Amino acid sequence: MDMAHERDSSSSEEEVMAGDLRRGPWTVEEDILLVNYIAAHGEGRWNSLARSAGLKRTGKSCRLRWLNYLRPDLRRGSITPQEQLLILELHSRWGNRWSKIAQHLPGRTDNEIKNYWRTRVQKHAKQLKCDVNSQQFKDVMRYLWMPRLVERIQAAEAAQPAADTPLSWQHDALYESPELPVDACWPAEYDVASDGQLPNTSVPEQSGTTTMSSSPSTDSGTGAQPSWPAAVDGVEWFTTACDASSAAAMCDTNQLIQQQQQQAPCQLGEAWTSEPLPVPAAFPELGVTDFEIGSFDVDSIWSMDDLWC
DNA sequence: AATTACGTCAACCGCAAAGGG
DNA sequence: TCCCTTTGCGGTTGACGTAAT
Repeated sequence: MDMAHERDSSSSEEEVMAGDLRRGPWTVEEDILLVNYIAAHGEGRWNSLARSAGLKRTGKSCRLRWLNYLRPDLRRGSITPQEQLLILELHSRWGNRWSKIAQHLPGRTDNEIKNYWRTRVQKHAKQLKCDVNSQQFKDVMRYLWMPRLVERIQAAEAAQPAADTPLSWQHDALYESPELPVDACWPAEYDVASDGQLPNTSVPEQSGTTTMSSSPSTDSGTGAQPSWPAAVDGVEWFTTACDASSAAAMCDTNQLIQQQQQQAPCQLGEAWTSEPLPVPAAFPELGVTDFEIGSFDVDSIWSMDDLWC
């Protein structure tokens, strides 16, 4: 791919033309065109949509922009511990089936989950000098990270009872509740005017610069909590660490955690308790036998520094 | 203050499946 | 059945921001 090259070649006007089609970062004007068109006509038939909306983009590009960035029901901010737990579990179950995994994380896109996996999880596998698909790494996840996530979730719930904010909160923020912190849910340039119209603001061209709250600092600080999907059917790690029969009928993360607590240790592994963790035999090879339950960074359960250093 | 290294994520690509004529 | 278009998916890239030196 050659985005940089294309951008460089068009730097004078920040427009990248491939034939008659634009490529590269979306401008605010394009976003507004797309949002308004979809609001009026709905989505689908992306190629004709792109033409009808007056966008010099491929249908593919429009679809991607809508699904990964403009869709009003997107959840913004960094991945919560609950979501991390689900991602780990579902990935262990389905592998790189990002879209399938995303279906169980409301408001999250496959792209986002994929990025998360690659930037966080794979990084730590690399640090451990093991393959992300290796049994060693899976053991680390199962016996160290997942239990820590559960603890974090429990601690958070104990400290602050969950407010079951509907997933439409971003939608509300965009279309109905301008008083909400915009950076927590929507790029500021899309702030809704009093007349309900999306403003035609002039902001930096590159979507990267218009990008909202992707930084960890804006994260879960919004206080919004996802409502979890009704059915996450089955829990894979039980099947590998424990008896497969105990994995049935898992419904959501909270149920998941509750079941963790209720299971007999021999079934779930003592890892799920707050007692000292039984470190699998493979861990000494990884140099993690001295693992201690330390404090995790609020925004990065995956900070291996917290674990090993 | 300048430079380098690193992390994040939006956007691209190619491929395959699905749908329709 | 074939062909073309559309849609969806997973992998990859590179711009950009920030931390480290």
